[in-house]
Amino acid sequence: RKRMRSHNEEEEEDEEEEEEEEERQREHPFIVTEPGEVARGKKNGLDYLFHLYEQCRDFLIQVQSIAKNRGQKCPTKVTNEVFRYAKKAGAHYINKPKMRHYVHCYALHCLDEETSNELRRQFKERGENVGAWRHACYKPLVAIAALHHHDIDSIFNSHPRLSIWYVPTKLRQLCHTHRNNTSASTSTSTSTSIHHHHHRHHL
Amino acid sequence: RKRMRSHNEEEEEDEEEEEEEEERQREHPFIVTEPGEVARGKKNGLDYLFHLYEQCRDFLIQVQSIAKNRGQKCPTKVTNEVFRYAKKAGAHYINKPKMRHYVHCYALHCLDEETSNELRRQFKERGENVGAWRHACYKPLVAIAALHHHDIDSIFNSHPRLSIWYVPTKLRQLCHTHRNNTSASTSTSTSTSIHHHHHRHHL
DNA sequence: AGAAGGACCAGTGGTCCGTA
DNA sequence: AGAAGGACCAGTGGTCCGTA
Repeated sequence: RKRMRSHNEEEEEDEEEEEEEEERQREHPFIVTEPGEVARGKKNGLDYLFHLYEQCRDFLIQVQSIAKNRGQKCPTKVTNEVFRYAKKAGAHYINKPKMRHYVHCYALHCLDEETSNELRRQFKERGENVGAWRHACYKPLVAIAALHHHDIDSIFNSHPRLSIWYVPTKLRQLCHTHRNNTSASTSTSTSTSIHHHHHRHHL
Repeated sequence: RKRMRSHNEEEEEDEEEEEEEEERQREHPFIVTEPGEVARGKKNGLDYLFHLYEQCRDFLIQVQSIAKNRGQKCPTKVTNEVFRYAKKAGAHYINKPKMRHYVHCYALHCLDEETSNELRRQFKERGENVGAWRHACYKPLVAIAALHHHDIDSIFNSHPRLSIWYVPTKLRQLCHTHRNNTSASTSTSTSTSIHHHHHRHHL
């Protein structure tokens, strides 16, 4: 990556993204914020994080309408092409690794905003870092999936704002493992494990 | 590719595919046959061609159920993985270039079997080769698409047996070109090119 | 230490073109 | 000549790991 033009301090407390900047700063890291709370200092809050997902959706919609007008293949998901389009449109703060990293957090926000908000408040109060909050988002999602036959794909696909995002590998694995662990104590159970019995353990 | 073990004639008029064959013959070329007609000689008929698409569908369904049981991503289309699976399952006569080549012919068969059958009879009668028949399949498909706002994607996606196949590039282009040529003489016309004009058409 | 994101990589969709 | 299909290639989904 390009060298930074200096070390850290040429951009004192006022964070305006300079439109013509040629050596671009990394985005400020996220911190756990309550709903409606704006992060102070060189930090970004979680409302801003979720806003990025809405922006990606807008970019996807633009890419789709361009494709349709040209009679080309029309993406249904946020693809590399969409990330490229976002960058070209000036949204340099959007990138694929970041968006993929927090997809499941956004999913919880979409599917159960009450639970999501409560989790944010708890983790903020405890002073947890973003990584801990992010990790904690998996559990309520697995619980939601369990109510829908552990079918996380259909949950994503049924939600208009979520359906444009790929289901994260780890979330899918967690739902699957939970299904297998649960099925042992269920009457309809063991038929699922007779044949292809691949536990992908983790966590 | 591997050398053939001899030139052509070690497999006289009786075509049984040898299960253990190590040097595999190419499939016999297709000829234009009427519905129900079996090709004679070292040829394959069009009912057989369409049957290959049904076989691919069966392989896809198997791949899907394996993926679901393992909690993995579940393909909705006939992907490379499905072709690999088909080969592993012994269906060496199925390959991607061939299936992609004739997708639109199969599409016409699915969407308007009467028209498809009539076209086959005509081209057989005229003694046309497979390439000519294949080419002729585009036109009725474009006409069908025109009845559905030229949205060939939604036509494919609405049909249970067709939805697993990617829309061929050339068919999509033809539908798009036809839309543009047609819109000039339509009253609602030019608005389609003004801005982002999201037609979400569908059957 | 915790976190953002450039950049890599295995396997994809797409189809060309050497082969028969 | 007409046609079947191995094999290639640009751009994908996925995420690691050198960076700050």
